[in-house]
Amino acid sequence: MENFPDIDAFAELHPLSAACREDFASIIQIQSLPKNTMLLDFGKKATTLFFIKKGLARAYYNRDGEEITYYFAIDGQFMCSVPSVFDGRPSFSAIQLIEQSDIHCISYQDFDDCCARHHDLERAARKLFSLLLLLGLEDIESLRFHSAHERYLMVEKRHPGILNRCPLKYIASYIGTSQVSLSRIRAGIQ
Amino acid sequence: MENFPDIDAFAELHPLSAACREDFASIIQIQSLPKNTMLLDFGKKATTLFFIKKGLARAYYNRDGEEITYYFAIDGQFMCSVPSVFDGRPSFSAIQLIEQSDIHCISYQDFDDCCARHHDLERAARKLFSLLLLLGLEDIESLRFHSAHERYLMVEKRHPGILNRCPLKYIASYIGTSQVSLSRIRAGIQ
DNA sequence: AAAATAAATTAACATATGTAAAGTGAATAA
DNA sequence: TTATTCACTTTACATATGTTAATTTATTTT
Repeated sequence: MENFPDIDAFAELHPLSAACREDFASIIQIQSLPKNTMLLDFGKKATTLFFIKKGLARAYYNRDGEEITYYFAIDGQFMCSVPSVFDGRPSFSAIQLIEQSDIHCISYQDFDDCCARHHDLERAARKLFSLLLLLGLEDIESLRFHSAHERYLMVEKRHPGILNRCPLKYIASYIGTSQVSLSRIRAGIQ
Repeated sequence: MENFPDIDAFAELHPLSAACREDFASIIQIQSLPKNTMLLDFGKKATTLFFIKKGLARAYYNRDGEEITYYFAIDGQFMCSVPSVFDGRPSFSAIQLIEQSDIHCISYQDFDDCCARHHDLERAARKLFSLLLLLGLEDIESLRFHSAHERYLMVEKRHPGILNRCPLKYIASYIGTSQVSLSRIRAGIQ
């Protein structure tokens, strides 16, 4: 889920030919966007894979009028609305930049087409999705295994620097607790 | 994660050539195994993808001496230790049959090789893993979104028939609560 | 069928966590 | 700079959930 492979990282999963690299590079769009930019709104169909090259973004949804942040991408990590991109459903979540960010955007359609043209990229992509699955399951595991307190301590490891760059209320919902409980957790640490 | 594509279901994700289907069919092993059979033990490296054609299996791990069931596969669903198969790590979880089952086994190595020989299978597999990722994320979402009560009601939908075929203590840990709380939940429903 | 084991429920109690509200501090906008 | 908004913490209270233990029910085993 994180450390989204740029071309080189893709190539680490499976070697890519020069032709494939060139083709792949041509479908990447680079953008620099200000704080609070919405990369995806609720209900829209997501069509784009984002790579937060430098910056911070969150994905969140609404539960009874309350925002639940369920995913962060920081400095080099990957971000997309998986259910929407891969299943064509309207997105139940929104994606927002928490700070000014430099991002790489890839149309999923372009990516899919590129995979069809290059078996080596298809293979790297399959391995990538195995990896994303793995990381996704670690998230589940984390929710089951660990207390809110433990997860708080883990956030910084998985997203280095985030605690100083992100409102704690986002962190609170991310680790599955209330902002009040998070304050209690933090008070107990010092 | 569930409804593991047999060959036909793979083909639904992307058309497969006759040669590919034949090749794929040759790597599937069919077995009939008794209740309580361990498909995978703790600490072993998992090398096999399982498809529970008819029957019931669970994956579980140990937390402070307590068994936590985190995954079920019933009648036609897929089962494997993702972190171990895709990352080569010793498995932190074990897989056990809850009842006598007919299962299809595929060596991941064979599968990987078969993908290398057939771009169409590779493509279907990539789409499969996108789908598994999707379902995995729904699991996360379910843990965040829903109360133990709601998740109890959902188990039967996702795993039709399971409540009459599986000890409730497994269900309790699966939905992230204690057996006592599950009893209270059930008592409150009638 | 009887005995033994395992599973499920119930009760009693302690505790963690959520909610609501008030207060403090920091950041942003006018 | 001042005013306004937002972020964070703290308190008080209610409640849901876990733990332990006792009891009932179901399932295996001999």
